[in-house]
Amino acid sequence: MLKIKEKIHESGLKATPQRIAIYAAMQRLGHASADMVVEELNNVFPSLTIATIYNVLESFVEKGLLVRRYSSNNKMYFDVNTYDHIHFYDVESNTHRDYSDPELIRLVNEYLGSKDIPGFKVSSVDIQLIGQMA
Amino acid sequence: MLKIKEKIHESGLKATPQRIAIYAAMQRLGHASADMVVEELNNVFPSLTIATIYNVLESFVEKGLLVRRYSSNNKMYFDVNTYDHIHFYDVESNTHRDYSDPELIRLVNEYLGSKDIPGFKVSSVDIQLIGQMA
DNA sequence: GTGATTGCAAATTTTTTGCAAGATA
DNA sequence: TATCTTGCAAAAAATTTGCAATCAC
Repeated sequence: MLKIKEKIHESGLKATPQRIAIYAAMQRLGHASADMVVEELNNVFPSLTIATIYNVLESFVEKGLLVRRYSSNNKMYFDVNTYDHIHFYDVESNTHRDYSDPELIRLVNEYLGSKDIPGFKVSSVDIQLIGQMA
Repeated sequence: MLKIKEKIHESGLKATPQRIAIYAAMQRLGHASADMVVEELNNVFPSLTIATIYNVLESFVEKGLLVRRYSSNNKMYFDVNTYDHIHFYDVESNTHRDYSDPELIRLVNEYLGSKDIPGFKVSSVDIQLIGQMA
């Protein structure tokens, strides 16, 4: 758990027990919404309320410890993996799954690098494979 | 407006004035959330309530007249263009913009076609360029 | 000690639901 | 006419906010 404490500290946030627990939960869950984190932690850390979870997740995003994910339902999802990767998005269950394919990312970035997209300042490319768990 | 009426009818839904107005609003807006449709129509069609808008948008998605879009805030967005295309997503304003690039789509589909993704049944590929309006 | 953070409660925003009245095919 | 659809109101779901008490550095 030392690593988490350091990670949070390095980001400029105070390493409170709540933040450490939330980050650890995100590591276990990978991709999660606020209520999934509550559920994951309410046995271990029952004092943690949904409001705090939202505040902590938001501050983690601001500091780059998490990234937001894109969904088609009305919920916000967060991803503990901040490196460049592809997602599989199950529209039935609204779940996200990592799909590591550096070659595809390289392919797309190479293609886009050669293009000039007028009016846009592209900061990242998000590729989601939409479908269902087979 | 004849075309819209036909389109709705062909999908198996009754072509009510409300549905025609909502579809027309979506055509003007391109990508929109329910409240954007309300705002677009509340001068022309003030009796339309948000509940009806949600019901209509949802039934349009079921019938394939609209597709859902992916966002990182807590709102549902809809897209009137159901053909395969790429999006630019502005994370500041949560707005979507079409970016037509058939070559990139072909490139990605070709690459994925050659891959076997175990455990997934991929129905579509969603590519979003994340960034800000320049 | 001091400023940042948490927890609580309440408010806001977004989406869904139940049902009676009305409209479409 | 029979069924589908709308509009209203209320409920549910998801997120945000204000503030006093508490904690990390």
